[in-house]
Amino acid sequence: MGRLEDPVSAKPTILDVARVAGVSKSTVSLVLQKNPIVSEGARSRVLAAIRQVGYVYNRNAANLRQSRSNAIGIVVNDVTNSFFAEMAVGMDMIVQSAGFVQLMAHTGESVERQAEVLSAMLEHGVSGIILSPARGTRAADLKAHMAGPVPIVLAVRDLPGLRATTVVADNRAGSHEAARHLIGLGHCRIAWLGGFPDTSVYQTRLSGLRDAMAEAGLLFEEAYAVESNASRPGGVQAMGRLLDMPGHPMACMCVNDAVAFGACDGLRGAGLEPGRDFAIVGFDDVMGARTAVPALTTVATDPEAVGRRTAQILLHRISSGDVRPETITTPARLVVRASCGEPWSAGPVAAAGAVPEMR
Amino acid sequence: MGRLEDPVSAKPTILDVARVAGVSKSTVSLVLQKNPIVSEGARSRVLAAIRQVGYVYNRNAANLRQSRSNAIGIVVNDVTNSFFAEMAVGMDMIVQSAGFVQLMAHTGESVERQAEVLSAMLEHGVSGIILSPARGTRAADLKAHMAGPVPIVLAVRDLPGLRATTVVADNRAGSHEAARHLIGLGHCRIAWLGGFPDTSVYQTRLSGLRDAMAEAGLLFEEAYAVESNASRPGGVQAMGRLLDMPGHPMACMCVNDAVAFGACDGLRGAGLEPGRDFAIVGFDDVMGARTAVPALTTVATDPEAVGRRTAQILLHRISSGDVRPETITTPARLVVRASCGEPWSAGPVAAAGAVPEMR
DNA sequence: CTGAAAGCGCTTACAG
DNA sequence: CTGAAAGCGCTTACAG
Repeated sequence: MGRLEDPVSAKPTILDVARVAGVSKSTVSLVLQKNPIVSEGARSRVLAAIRQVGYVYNRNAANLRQSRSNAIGIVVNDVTNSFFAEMAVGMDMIVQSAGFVQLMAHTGESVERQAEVLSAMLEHGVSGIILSPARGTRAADLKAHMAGPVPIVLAVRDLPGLRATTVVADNRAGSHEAARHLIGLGHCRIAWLGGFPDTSVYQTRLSGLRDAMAEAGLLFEEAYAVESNASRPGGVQAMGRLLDMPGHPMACMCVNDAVAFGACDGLRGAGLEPGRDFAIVGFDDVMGARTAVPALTTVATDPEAVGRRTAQILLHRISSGDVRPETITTPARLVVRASCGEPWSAGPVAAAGAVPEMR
Repeated sequence: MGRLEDPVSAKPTILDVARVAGVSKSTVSLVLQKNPIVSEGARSRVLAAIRQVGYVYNRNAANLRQSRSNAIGIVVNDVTNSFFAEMAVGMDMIVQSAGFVQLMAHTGESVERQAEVLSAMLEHGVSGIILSPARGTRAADLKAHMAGPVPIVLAVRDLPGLRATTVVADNRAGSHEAARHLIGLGHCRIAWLGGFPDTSVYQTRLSGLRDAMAEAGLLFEEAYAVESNASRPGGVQAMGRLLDMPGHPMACMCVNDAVAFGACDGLRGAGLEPGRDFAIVGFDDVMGARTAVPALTTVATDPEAVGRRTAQILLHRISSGDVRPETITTPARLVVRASCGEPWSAGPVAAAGAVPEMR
């Protein structure tokens, strides 16, 4: 049978519309731009013609002519991670309401893929880019792009050594608040689980705990800072090592929620119920613990809020031309889902071999 | 201080590159397209000039001239849902390796937003679109777009009445397999929880259960098909109603994983442990139960695989010009995470007032 | 291999 | 309000 030569296969342009409507192509263009200068009669004829010929606006041509773009690029390290997915949704809200379209791409935590994606977006002429950097991104990887004419704002992860505008969560304040919460419940010894001291999250979050304890006249014992991979298995392992220490604390803070997950697993493996027998605090940023572990008390950064804030900042840079690097902080709030005070309570705790806390 | 007049503010074009390299702009264009016809000397001078002036390729201009596009649109109903996020990642893999760039957008389950996003993508001249429809999308909402020249493939959700190519999970087969699994564990009565009979998922999935029971010489009792909203609260409610029925089954299948979540909640509320006291099967498609309820046995459709398959099909349509609507099925496999046989076991089951099963 | 020229689909002054 | 004309940054035959 073969396909017949299709006379309509060439996409209609404003010229076709103009012909059908019986006006000039300037008029069509004016109508498309909703310019009120066009007479109502001409306008409706054009609109009818557009429908009739099945015209679809070629925004790339328009952008080329106007040498501007209505697109903003969002480069996310991992859409699969609900924190970043929700953040992207927040960005979308703002970007959309500002009349831009969002081009979203994801790097899967690959630095090479990130470079490709960034170039692609730049070649496509986006007006600005929000980048949530892939793990392992070095300042040098981004330097060239940061120097270019299109504004790039970093979200969530900061890159030491890069002069860039970055929106990060207020990790120290969140951690501090969580620690005060635990102290308020009566815990005078609190452990720290997971992560490694050479990362900025570890330092910042642990410092919140340290400071809060110091302010309350308590001592943070370094022995109870248990390092591990910042993963769920890491959390299991760290909790195991903590529980092996005689007279260990019955409260801990975890470097992130993956570790908190694992710590809960480890706790249950030892016959303890998190949030009842042992106070445990996580940070909502890796696994979306929000929905998954209802009993877990967490320091939460609202991902949508981060997204909205970041997008606002990018839009501002685009319109103002401002390029001074700046670090912006979004609030982290404590979400208490299980209280676990009375750390001296007997019962399962005692059964697990823990020494009651001293007040 | 004010910003100084920036002499380099105008983005460099191939003309600037040509000037610096001392060649014609045709040559620059040839180099950019990696055309081997250019002499090595000219090529390296051009490459150097590109770096020197900070040239970035304007792909929109190129696309306009060539009247083709290197972009593919992915419209997702909810990136926040890990199933769809992973699906998008699968799509990205294929799209990328085929040399396209992916423009991803999300509709947040809003039909109006979906219409806007689709139009935007079409205006941006994408070569094809993959659409995972927003809940409540009617065939009529998409009819106009489907008739257009750019191929659109639907993913995951099919729209009855729309002549479109759709990639869906093999719900019936998955459901059938799950039912056989429960039967193999010794259950001769199985309940059905959640959803409403006027949806195609409900019908397809329930039919898998019905058929499997019939094949095993068992009777599916309609009284144990408990309708409810396909949500977590709906699941709680449906499970509650089931448990209120005297002599109810100790196994059920749930219309989706949100309901399965709720059913677990309901079970625990009644002092029963899902996967130990009561066999429960969900479908991995709404809430990403994969990670969240480790004890839940599910019928899983690999979201990445769906994404890859869908993208392949779209790419094929783009290159072949084929437009015949077609329904493609991707396999669903049973993921057993908790076995719960011996449905006549006493203990907590009896305590909850359930009558032991008869074999 | 290079240069001059036309054209992709739009917008934008500028006369009428 | 409309038409003719130039130009956005590229590609593409087509002579040289």
